[in-house]
Amino acid sequence: MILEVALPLNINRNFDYLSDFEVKTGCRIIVPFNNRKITGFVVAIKKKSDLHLKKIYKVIDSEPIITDDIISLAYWISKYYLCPLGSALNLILPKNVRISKKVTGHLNKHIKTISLVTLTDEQKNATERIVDSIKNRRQANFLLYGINDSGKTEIYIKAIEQCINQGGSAIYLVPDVSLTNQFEELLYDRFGDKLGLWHSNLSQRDKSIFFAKLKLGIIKVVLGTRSAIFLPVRNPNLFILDEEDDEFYKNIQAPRYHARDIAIKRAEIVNGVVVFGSATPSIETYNKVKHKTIEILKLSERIERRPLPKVTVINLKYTKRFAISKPLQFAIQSAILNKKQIFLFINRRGWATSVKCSNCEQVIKCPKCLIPLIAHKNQSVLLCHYCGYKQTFIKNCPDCNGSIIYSGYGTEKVEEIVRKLFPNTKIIRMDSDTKDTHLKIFQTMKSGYPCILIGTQIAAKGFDFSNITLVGVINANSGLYSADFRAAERTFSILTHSIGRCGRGSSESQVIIQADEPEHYAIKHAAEYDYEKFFNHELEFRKEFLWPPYKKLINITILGKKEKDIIIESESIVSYLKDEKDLVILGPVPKIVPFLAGKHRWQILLKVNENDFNEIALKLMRIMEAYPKKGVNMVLDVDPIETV
DNA sequence: AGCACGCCGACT
DNA sequence: GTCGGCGTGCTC
Repeated sequence: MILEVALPLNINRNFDYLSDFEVKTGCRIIVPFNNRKITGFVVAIKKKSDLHLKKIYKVIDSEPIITDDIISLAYWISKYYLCPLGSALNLILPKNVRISKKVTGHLNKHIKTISLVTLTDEQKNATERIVDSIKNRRQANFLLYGINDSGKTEIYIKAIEQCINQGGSAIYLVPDVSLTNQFEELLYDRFGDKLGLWHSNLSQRDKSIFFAKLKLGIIKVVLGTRSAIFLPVRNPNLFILDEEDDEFYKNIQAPRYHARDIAIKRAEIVNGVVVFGSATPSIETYNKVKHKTIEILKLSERIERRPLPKVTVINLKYTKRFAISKPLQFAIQSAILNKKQIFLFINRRGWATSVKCSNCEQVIKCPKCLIPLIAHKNQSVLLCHYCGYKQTFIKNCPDCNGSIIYSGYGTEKVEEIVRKLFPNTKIIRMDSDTKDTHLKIFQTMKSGYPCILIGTQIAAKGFDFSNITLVGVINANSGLYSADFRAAERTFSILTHSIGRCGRGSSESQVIIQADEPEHYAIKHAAEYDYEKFFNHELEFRKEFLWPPYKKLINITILGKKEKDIIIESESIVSYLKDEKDLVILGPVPKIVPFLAGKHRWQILLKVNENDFNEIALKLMRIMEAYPKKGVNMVLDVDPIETV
């Protein structure tokens, strides 16, 4: 028989082979290729082929390891994200995964079949809508739009139960590995051995056991990070993305897929149901709600009708010299007296976020990537947050010998200030520099011991500590100075998450937001708990400046050793594209990190009409074929998450 | 992606 | 003379 085989190579084409053995599509085989042996997937069985073909060496799987829906998904990924089919297939079956012969960890755990939680009317209605679609095998996309603590998880579980009862499988995604650990216990109680855990930190052995269980049909629910969306579960029928607006769902290496869009596509292929959950939906998703391609299910009540914390915004203009304004200081004091916990959110790690010469005003930058360095006092270094470059503290400017000024607040400096203000209180700092102690921090916070937690996004997302009654945001504007068009969306989301850290217990709670510019709509609407108003304002901005969802973005990066070469190359790419009507071309300009790992980096940002996407994509594919060429390479990012 | 083939510089 | 640099092209 003649087999069409997809190979995990950087070639955008399949190859045909002869086989003496019976093989099914979706199986892996080993084939000769250019004097090498490589493993490929059979994607089709053919009647004839023009060329004289080589014979395959070996069949690895007797039964298909990937299903047809995944093969069509791989074709779509390759076409949409402009990457070779081979690399799309690599996503689907990670390299070197062998399927274990033995299955371990079969514990026959007792499963709680009856939920003890009483659902609110809103929860009941949402559950009904989702379960109905699963029952009737009606393709549907839902947004479970609920404030923090509104009981989304219980609805996910009900949907999964329905899916399994019908002989289907569910994939449940969370943004990162630490969250899989948090949900694992909860889901294991309900689904026992039917639950499988999948993320990139699993060992080779864990992965092979996972695949063996999948193949035997033991696993019916997968809890995992973004790559789990591709897993070849049996009869996939339900795809859940919790915190759908989280940027971890976008793969930052090629193929640069977004798990949210993959979920929608895969559900479309298998006629399944998608459930997104968020308290702060992405603009893209909420826009789809407005255009009725996603049905919204609202959960507006908090569990046990806990009151929302009172939010106060303080203008930093009048308290400029203090990281902690007087009202925040008093609030901390009073919370400490009441033996409560306090969370202070600050967006930057390190001590001083600005290192500058007082004389010539130059900012001290990383010699490797030209990004401003951040001072870290604990390690006494100036650190580059992009590439990890380190150098010792300096007192004088390397160029003019003027004295260096260290300013701006990072977590370390806020910690220092708070320690001075509250010398007798337990103070904990949590950011990516304190990674090793996260579990300990978690336990302390869970115990309810009175303390002040100072942290970055890592602390602001996800954790549920009931004794926090005060949240302080050091400067809500800090994220808004970025040139990226998503700055406001990110700020609204992180503020809402920070606010959500308190008021989870029975006591009254409050939030104090300090801001340079308190009238900014992202801050104002976050403080008012008004997503709808924020969305409408943000949509106006996106419309006026032609950002998504009004235009699709494709980011082209041109990189190479000689800056002159990449400028010439960038300009020739622009000249290929400049006659396309309705195409907005921004650049070429140097990227915000203009030099990294020995290479200069420039970018061209395209704003494309939805309807023209296929045509432009085709044109870009043709341009791509010429790369890499003498010292210059070109990288494409469809729907980039960052545009600077 | 890899690997071969091929055409130019600098070296035991 | 040849060893090896990496530009170009091909792989069922």
